[in-house]
Amino acid sequence: MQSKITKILKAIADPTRREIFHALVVAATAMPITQISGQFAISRQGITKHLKTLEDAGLIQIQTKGRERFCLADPLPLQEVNHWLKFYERFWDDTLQNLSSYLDNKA
Amino acid sequence: MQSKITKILKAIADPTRREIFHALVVAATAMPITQISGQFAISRQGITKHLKTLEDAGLIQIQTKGRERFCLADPLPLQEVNHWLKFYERFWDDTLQNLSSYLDNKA
DNA sequence: TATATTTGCAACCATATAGTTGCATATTAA
DNA sequence: TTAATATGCAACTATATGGTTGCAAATATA
Repeated sequence: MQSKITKILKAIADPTRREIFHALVVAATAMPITQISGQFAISRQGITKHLKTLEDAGLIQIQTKGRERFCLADPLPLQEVNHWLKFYERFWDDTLQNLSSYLDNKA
Repeated sequence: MQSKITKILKAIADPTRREIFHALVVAATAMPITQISGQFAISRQGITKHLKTLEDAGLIQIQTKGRERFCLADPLPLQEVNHWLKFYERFWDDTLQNLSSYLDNKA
């Protein structure tokens, strides 16, 4: 099984999925699948697959209501990516300690 | 062609590539391919492919010296991931404005 | 010079991924 | 009740991905 961080990174590595996710975030409300797929050129089933990947990564939540399935964005898991990045931040942020001082602290 | 951000995200979405990259970062020095591959269970050619992906994403630089090819980590492109994340940060950081205020500003 | 080391290239394999279409089913509306 | 809508499931396709092995070429060492 893939790790959580791997699932999240793979989910956002696809440009179409990033678009879907972003659309859901700015919509700021749950949207049924057909409505989402109406905004994209690919088929509904293609969208459904992407939604599944996003759901597995925890980036969206899906709730069934009647015949519809409402998708809601949940950006919280992106915190994990942010945390992963944190270590490397020192390399582009001059205000942070650089690598050599990290290595010094480790020794 | 894939966008820069897509290349970077795909590069770090693979756990083996994250490991290779991290090893090069903490090594803080250029390492020849054979030396890198010695630290992993997969074949040298497998490593070479991963290095190519990392190089295409700009996350490592490779320099030939004699028969050896020295790989050096370059975390700078991760800044792009950081920038992409920035927009969603408000959802996990309470000190930032929330989505509704973003939407208000947009209106 | 002969040998060992480092590497690239090419072919190959299995599986994952991104997409499609067709059809059945459940729910809602006329 | 009949028709329209929203969805899932399954099969299929093409290409990408992560890995392997064998071999040739370039460079360094004995």
